[in-house]
Amino acid sequence: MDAITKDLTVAQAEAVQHIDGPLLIIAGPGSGKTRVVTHRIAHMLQSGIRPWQIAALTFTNKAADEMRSRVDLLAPNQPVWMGTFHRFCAQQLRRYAPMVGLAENYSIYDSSDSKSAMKRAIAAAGVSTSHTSPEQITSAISNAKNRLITPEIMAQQTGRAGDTVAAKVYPVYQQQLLTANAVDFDDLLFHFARLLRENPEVRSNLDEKLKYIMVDEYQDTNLAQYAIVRALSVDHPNLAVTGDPDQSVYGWRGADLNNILDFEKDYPSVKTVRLEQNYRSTPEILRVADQLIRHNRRRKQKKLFTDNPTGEAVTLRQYESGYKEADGIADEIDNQMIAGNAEPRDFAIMCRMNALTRSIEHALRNRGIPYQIVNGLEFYQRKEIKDLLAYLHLINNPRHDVALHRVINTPTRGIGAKTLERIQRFADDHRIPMLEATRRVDEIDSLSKRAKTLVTSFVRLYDRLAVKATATLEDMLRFLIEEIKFVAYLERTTPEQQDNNPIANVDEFISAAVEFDQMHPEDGSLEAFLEQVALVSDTDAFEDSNNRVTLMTMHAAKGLEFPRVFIIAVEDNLLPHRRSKEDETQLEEERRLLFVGVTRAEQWLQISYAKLRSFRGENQPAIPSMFLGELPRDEMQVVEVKGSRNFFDDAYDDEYPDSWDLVQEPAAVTDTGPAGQTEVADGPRIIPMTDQSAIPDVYHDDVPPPKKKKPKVSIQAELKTASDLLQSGATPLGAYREGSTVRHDEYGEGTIIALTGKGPKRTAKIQFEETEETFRLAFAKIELVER
DNA sequence: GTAGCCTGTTTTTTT
DNA sequence: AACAGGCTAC
Repeated sequence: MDAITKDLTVAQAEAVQHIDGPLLIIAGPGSGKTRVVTHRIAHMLQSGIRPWQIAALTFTNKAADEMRSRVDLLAPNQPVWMGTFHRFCAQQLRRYAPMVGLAENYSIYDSSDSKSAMKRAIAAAGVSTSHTSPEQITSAISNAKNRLITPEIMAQQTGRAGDTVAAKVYPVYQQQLLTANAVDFDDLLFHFARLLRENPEVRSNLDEKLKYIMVDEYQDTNLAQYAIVRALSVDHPNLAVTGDPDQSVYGWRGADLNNILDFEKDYPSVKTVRLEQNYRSTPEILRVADQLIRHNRRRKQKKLFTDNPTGEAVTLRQYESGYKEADGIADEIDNQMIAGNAEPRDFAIMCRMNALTRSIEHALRNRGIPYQIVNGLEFYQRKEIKDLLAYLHLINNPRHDVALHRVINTPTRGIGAKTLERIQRFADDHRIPMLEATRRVDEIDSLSKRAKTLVTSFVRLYDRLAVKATATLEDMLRFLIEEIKFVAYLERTTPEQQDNNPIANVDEFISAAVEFDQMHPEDGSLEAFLEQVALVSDTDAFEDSNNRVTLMTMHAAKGLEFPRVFIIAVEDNLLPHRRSKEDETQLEEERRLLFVGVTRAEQWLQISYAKLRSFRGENQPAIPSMFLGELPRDEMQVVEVKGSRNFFDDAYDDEYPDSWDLVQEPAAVTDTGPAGQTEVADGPRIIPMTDQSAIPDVYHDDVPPPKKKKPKVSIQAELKTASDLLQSGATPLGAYREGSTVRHDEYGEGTIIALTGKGPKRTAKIQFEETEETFRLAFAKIELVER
């Protein structure tokens, strides 16, 4: 036992000490997987393996950064390659670009670049999109690439009608990418996998160089990634993969669970280590996770257990509406912080889709609770930033057609759609990039004299900019902004809204460039900068150094952990998502997604759903998710809004009716009982939670529901908003004055020494005997002591 | 050719 | 609600 293995469990040490030969680590949530991986790298280095012989592949930059910093603690400054699959491929492709038909300075299209390229490819291919959509075509082509299917093969395959159209667009799109010297995200994997397959000497060289390959989240690999990893582990099959089939949530991106399930078949000599003990969560949380995931059929049974001390019961809470949910959660966070044992960074709020963070965001902002959204509006997706990036892209790669399209008339310089169309035609006819076509503008007869002049002056501008290609990013950017009068352009085109400030964003962008310059002082770093920007996601922007509440999707939350977690909007059509309900496989993936969410929590967890949810602008009745019926409700704290039905009563038999109209009029149910109730065909027997002995509370949907009563809420169900408290609170806030004496259950008597803020934000600084504390009056558990 | 208005649509998840 | 694409008035 040495320093590196001494704090490990037997199973963990077993994995860490395995160096040569294939290794499969099946690691449940919170089982110390990252610890094992990082310790293993340190152990390998200690055993004399050279750092450059090791490559560790992850799916996100954040995971790679985390790994890097933890390895650094054990073995500082070792040049072990750690990074994402996409970055790995991008770097390798730089070296071998010509072998796949690219130049070394190729560009990486982000999704919006691909989208516009795809639109043009669809137009150029001349296919009818009446029975399909650009999205479907994009997705079909993406799937093909993930499965290593070339345009030629796809054309031979007989598939669905939509795929036939996609098969026609695919070669055109691919040709356009090559002309533009560009790749999309899928191409990074696709090109590299083909490169390895078609060039045995390249493959064996890399296999020889990278003797030890590690793959994190192996359950999320698709066929292209699988092919890459396998190709690099032929002569030196020292492939170590970690993963958890129960956490596979990227099937929609082509991830193939068989890669991990069949790993033992691929490598019969594999050593398999199972890490099942959970060190993260309370038994209560783990139990919820376990009960839930048991409902998946296609799964290897696995026991999840922990020795962690007992904690609080997991809460399952119903809200009247999405807004109430947001308010309730914000209040709960406030309360838990005031109670003194939590701070903003302890909380995460997770949801199925980004759009759901909006109301939460609002509620948190109202209360002045600091928060960060992982994957909100992506910085590099903002218009003004994309504009500048497009110029940089075009400077780096003059063949970047998408960039040229964006840039040629931004700021507006009189080159309109017609002109552009004619240039495009010329470019297509001659199979040359757009910029090349603009240089030969004199040959384009259809253009007016005026148009030719304008285009020529754009070309001159471009040439002035291109001179700066080797300058520092900062110089280049400042020169560019000045040259195109970008600030003036933004000023005259930005409406009077305060919300987004494009000029500030431009400044922030310059700062990012300056920072990059400092980190890459040597060569012209433009290409590296653009690659970096293309391959970072905002998931990576998550900073745990900030003391903020984190809002994120469950996808983005994978690999993270938080002391206190809220999972919101666990409702039918949201989770499971509408589009995932058709087949069992997708449904199980949705269940795994919730499983991932649940297992992020360390000490405290609330799962919630609402009766009403606003979606695309309007309020719609929401139906609780079927997954909620799969949780161990009798071990949880279940809080429902009074007057609502109890979905999880014994009568609830796993299958919910197709038309669950019942819930759509929640106000219909009163606590007076059976008024207006009739039977609903096929509906489950519904019993209000407040009175389980009542006559089944069902009614016919064409009987007008009883007039809405002010919904009464059981005491524990009541989630007071600040204004509720202000209106109904025992002590009016105005009664608190500086100098007032108050009593607090925990701190005893104290004196108010300062008062600030208004309404719900009214805050008092109170000097107690022992300490000085600051409370929001609306929430604080204090009472005024009359003197 | 451009700006601004209007209308119809909406992949959820991410490298 | 947010946005892209189309249309109209300048």
